[in-house]
Amino acid sequence: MLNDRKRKILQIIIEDYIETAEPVGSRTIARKHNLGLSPATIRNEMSDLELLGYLEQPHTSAGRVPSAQAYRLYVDSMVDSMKEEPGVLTENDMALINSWYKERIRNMDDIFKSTAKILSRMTQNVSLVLANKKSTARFKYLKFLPLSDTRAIMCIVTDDGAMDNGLIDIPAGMSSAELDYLSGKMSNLLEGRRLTEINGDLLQEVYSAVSEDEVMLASLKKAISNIAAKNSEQKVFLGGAKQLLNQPEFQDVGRVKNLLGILEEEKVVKDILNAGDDSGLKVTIGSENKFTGIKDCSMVQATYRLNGQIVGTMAVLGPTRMEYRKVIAVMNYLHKYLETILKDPK
Amino acid sequence: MLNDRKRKILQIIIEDYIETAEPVGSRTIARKHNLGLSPATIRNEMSDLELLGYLEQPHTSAGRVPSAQAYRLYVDSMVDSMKEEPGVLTENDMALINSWYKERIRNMDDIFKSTAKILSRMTQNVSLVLANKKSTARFKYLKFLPLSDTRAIMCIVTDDGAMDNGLIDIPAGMSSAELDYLSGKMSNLLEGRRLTEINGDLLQEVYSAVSEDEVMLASLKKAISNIAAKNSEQKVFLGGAKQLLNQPEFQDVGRVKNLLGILEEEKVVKDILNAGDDSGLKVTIGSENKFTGIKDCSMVQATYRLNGQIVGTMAVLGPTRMEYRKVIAVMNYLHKYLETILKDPK
DNA sequence: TGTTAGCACTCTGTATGTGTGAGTGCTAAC
DNA sequence: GTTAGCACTCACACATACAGAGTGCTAACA
Repeated sequence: MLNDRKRKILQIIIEDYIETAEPVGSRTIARKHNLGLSPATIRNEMSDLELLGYLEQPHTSAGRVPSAQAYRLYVDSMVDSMKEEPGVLTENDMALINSWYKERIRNMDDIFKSTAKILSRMTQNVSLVLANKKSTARFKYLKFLPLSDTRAIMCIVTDDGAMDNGLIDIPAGMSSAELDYLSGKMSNLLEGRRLTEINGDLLQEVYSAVSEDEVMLASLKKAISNIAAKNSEQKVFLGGAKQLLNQPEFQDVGRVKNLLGILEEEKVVKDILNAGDDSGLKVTIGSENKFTGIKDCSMVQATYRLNGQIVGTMAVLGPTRMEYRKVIAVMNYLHKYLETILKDPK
Repeated sequence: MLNDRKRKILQIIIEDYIETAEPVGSRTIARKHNLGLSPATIRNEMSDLELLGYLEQPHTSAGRVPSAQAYRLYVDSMVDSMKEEPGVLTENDMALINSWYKERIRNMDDIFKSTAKILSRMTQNVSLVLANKKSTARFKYLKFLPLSDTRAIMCIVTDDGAMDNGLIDIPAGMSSAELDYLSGKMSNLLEGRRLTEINGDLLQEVYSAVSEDEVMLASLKKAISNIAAKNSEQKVFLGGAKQLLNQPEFQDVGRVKNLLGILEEEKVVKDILNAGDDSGLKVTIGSENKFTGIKDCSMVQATYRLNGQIVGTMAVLGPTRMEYRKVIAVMNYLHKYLETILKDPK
């Protein structure tokens, strides 16, 4: 519905505004870009674009600023074409990312932490990374490791090779052999269950088949529910709140406070990240955001998976005047990179 | 060296300035406080106080502002008298703190997290909490839990009842009994050692007494060094960066950026917190801080211990114009409260 | 000798006015 | 359909004026 010339002019305005954060005027466009058009003509086109809802005027005699609708068009026309190309990422950028990861990966947490840092550094915006915990893991077996006369450590091994443990009370005088017998029996009865299934009732049932000690049962229940809770917990990693302050739209302290308040509430951040559906890359612009407090921001979000299962979500949050091109390029690259790493964490 | 009247006037100026963040003038003092003195007299005293280094003038015709030296005097005379009293904490405050902790303690991390949150909420400043890991724990025994034909989980139990684990490769076809034999032998040889002592060489020595498989040895080394690293790692919890923006001294975005930059660098925060000696409550005012970037801030810091050993450090960081009285009261209270909780984490 | 009233002086913050520059919309000519 | 010209608008920068709060100094007072 937009002819080529309008489209071209709109793109110039968007990119100019993204770069300078200043309203763009017709003269500026004519001067900077060799369109073969006079400012007056451009003015007419801009007037049309404003009527169509793509441009806004802060006040009568300022240049014009892209509307959310304009960004939407801009992003949509870009995302598809960028699916397979590295986009604007330079070799240098990619090398930087690679080495960054290489240096500091010791465990999963490090991966997420590094991702948050890289994202914010490369995009000059706030980054949010949500790590899901594998709540679908299945119980494999458990083992008691004696600690003292009345205490032992319960180790639970799941089928994904992970391990959790908790402290439990045992009847005084119980021998190591007895503990092994107990754990063997219980393991048999629980094998294959999801951790989340193993609630108090099931545990009671299984336990009463092998022992009667109430104290031990109670501590078992507590330890396992703790482990289950820990396993279904999501963890949030943030990066680059500082970068925000470099953006002209956040020179206003009130706005910074607002956003910082949101970022500090872990629960809110989780809600925001969980709200994104899980279909590849998603860009939410301005008031498209459902959460009050970030309605004047844009967010680019991607979900990464391992064997079809969602492992986490990463997002970049910043002003609507965001370098979408760069952000999307970085996200695409990280997305691929992460799914490779996660598949084989060496 | 200061007579009572000077001392009194200085205190009034400090507290007034802490409350209003505005330079305090002689008239204001005379009006607000019934000292029985005219502004002129107060002016004379203030002039003296300035000469003595306790007051500063932003410019000729402004009121006066306390110097770092003044805060020093103020804090010193306060800390001692507050050791045993609840200070300015209301019953309400204390009840709030208690319930806050009660609600969300599941593990150690939660304790630290809550502490950071409470500190920042109650003091309206940034809070930093450093959690030490027990690096002095001694090895008790280890155990291998088979996972697959070629992999097992190594569990290490230490004398403080904690447990760590890591994934290791085992020779294909090794039986469970063989693994038990191996772990029993190694446990005997390593018992009583500090985790940090168990380096590659020692491990090689111990291991070669029981087996020859190189692959397993390599993965053992790696797993144990990972565990040792994790155990000596310190963890940082922050809270209330948002609160800073409520302080008039942080209306300047540049200053916020500066501080935020520091807080985002985990390493720097660790350095700052580790620098504090371990003697109870410590207040560092302005340029007393050795770290560039917080030289215009004050910090109140306390170290908490369990059985004589340092478990962590908590601190409140804010402008030199800080509500020392309140901050110190909160810290004192939390300090006592935490040491109780830590002793018996129920 | 310590305290105070009076006064001139200084400096900041706010309000007000003016000029400049960038931008627009409209009209008329090409 | 495009463009030159022109009047108009508005934000911003700058200067000037002014009120308010505070100071230091001096001289008078108890």
